[in-house]
Amino acid sequence: MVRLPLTPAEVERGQRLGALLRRARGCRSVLDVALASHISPETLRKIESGRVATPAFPTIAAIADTLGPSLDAVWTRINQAGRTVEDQSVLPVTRHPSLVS
Amino acid sequence: MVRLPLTPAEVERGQRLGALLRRARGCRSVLDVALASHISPETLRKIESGRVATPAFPTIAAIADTLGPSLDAVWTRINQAGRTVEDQSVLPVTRHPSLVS
DNA sequence: AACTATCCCGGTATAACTATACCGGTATTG
DNA sequence: CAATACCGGTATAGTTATACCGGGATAGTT
Repeated sequence: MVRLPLTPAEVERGQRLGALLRRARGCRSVLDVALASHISPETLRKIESGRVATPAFPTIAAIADTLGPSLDAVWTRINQAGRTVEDQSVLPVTRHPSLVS
Repeated sequence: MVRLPLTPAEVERGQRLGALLRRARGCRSVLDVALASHISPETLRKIESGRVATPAFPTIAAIADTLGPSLDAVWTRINQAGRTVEDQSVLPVTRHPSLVS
């Protein structure tokens, strides 16, 4: 047997990852964060929109380096299926009022 | 253009990642750690041998959860190109230090 | 020694998936 | 209107995750 297709749980976790990173980006532009993370803006947008469920470890690590949150915090939060990402603050201090709807 | 081939630097970082995880596994068997991490032993062996340079984020996170070291420690250490992995202690574990909020 | 049972490793194969690029569309702002 | 930013779809080469095979090394048994 070859690689198994992504399970619905993995897809949903990918969507939580995307939403978390989108929130952590705040008011910065996709292009800015992508260039700082040495990845393409297309890749960042795909991850944020949840269309890439299981991105590469270096890719997520580079984005986390740019945006601030620790990798362990990211991993822990995207595995909390019950809670939504909205009521979880990744950055302890820096909040982005433009996103607080 | 499409996806770029892995650079030599990425390949070497993948080899450091594999060596680090192999050391963290210690005397435990590949099968034991793979089952505990919910991945196939083939995948774990490939990552440890450095033949998979950029594994998926959930894969590495699951292995780190099983073996102990924090993801941030892993990411930091495999980016220190100068030092070998041998003289770096991965354990003891600091469990999610940013989650104390 | 020979046999057995685990490990671990390298090679091969393949479907699933990622990372990247381009295009068109929408919304906002100057 | 023009410029900027974001988003969804499409396309594709590169890469991963998985499985199978065979071999070497090690340790325990008869």
